[in-house]
Amino acid sequence: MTAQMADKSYSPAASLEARTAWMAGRAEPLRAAGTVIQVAASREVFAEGGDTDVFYKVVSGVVRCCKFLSDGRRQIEAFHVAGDLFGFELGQERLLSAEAVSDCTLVSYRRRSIETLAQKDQTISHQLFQYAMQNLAQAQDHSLLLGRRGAAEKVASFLLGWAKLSADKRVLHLAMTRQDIADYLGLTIETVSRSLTQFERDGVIALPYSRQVKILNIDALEDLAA
Amino acid sequence: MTAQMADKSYSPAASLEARTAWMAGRAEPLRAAGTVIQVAASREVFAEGGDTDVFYKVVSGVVRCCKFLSDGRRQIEAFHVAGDLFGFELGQERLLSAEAVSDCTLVSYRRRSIETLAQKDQTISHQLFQYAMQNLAQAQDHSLLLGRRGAAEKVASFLLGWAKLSADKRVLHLAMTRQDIADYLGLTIETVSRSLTQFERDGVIALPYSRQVKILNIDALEDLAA
DNA sequence: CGCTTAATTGATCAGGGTCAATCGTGGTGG
DNA sequence: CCACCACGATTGACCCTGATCAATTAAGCG
Repeated sequence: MTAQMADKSYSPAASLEARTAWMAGRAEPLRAAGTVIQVAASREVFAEGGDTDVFYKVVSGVVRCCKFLSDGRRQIEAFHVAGDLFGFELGQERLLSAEAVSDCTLVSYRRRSIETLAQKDQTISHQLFQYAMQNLAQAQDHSLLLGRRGAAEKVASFLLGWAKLSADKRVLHLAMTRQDIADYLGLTIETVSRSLTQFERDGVIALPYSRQVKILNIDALEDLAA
Repeated sequence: MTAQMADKSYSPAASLEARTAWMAGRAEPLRAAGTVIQVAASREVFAEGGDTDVFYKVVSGVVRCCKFLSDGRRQIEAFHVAGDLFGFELGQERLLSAEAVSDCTLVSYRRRSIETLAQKDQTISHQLFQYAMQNLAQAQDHSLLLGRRGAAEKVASFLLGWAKLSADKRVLHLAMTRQDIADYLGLTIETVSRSLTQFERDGVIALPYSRQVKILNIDALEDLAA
């Protein structure tokens, strides 16, 4: 099931991370040990219940990690962008599934190998710990969003959060569909759409294309995010 | 602000953890380094924005960790019971606040000391890593609950989750108020109350006292949790 | 150019929130 | 000992946000 369009050994120089030094530096010590793979948009990287023998780092593209209820309802836990680790789990079985939102270049690492390395190299275990704690902090923020914010607040928060991950903080390119956004925010596509058009009517954003958002009034957007 | 009713050096033998071997064993290597404190019900242990120089383990009682929005809306991220670590954070400022739900006995650890110990003792860093990953998994489950489940499903899930933490899986003693449950589930007290009385009418639970829940039909409850 | 999938928009509905009254319980003091 | 009070919980009436259902428009793509 794991979509692998290419599979070759990883040369550090091949990485084209255009992120901040902090971001880019986060997983440095892992670099040498991985294998590059390509995953086409909407292909599955791994599935809930699968084996946890490998984990990944995003080189380029966007990945969504999500959970499903038995009846198909989906909750997207996080979108991962260049520099992010994902898919590391302690148990034997995966608790999340991961899919490529856009065409992605990933590096995969064998968990056993990294854990062996981590025994010796404290920087590696430290990276993984940072990874866990950052994801935890993000998941907790997300809970606040899901549990206590209204629809407009959710959408505004999402735009601001995505802006922080974007190179250009004023013109956002949404890699994901409205359905993805809805499943991330615990809403429906219709409500996401209506919130966006409302923001547009209010002059807070512009929507030249459905996947492009220009932030016209960031203060107003921050107010909307409450 | 940090409520400390007692403060003496910690004797490992004093701990009365009545939990599973796995739970009790989780934080063993930390034992020697802590200081016991007592916190009265509804007192704050630490506040959002505070210093992260100490973290805690619950010896007895229940602690809630939560976040607030500027207008006072609250989201409880987790309830912590005997054996759980809480309050460990990487940054300088706390992202969560913590309060005693019931009278609590806690052990506090200086973060710096533990981090120094962790440099040498791999089991300690391993404990902390486990702590982070478990909390992460729990937070992600919580997101699914908050984002995609209906009111009755939320309440049913909560009861089942609390049952797993309780000694007697059939007769639950709720340490927390309806408001706490509501803020944990992203609901209101009224909706929590209505769901419980509905479960009672349906013969799924009994409510002899408002803080005591007898699970009469656990299969039905599991079905309700979807 | 036509087909398919994504997104928007509108009309209606319902789940859960809000407001308000009542009940229950436990603590306090006359 | 019991009346009173305070606080938590329950219950009811009503409302509103966001979901659902449905139709239309827009955007990719072979």
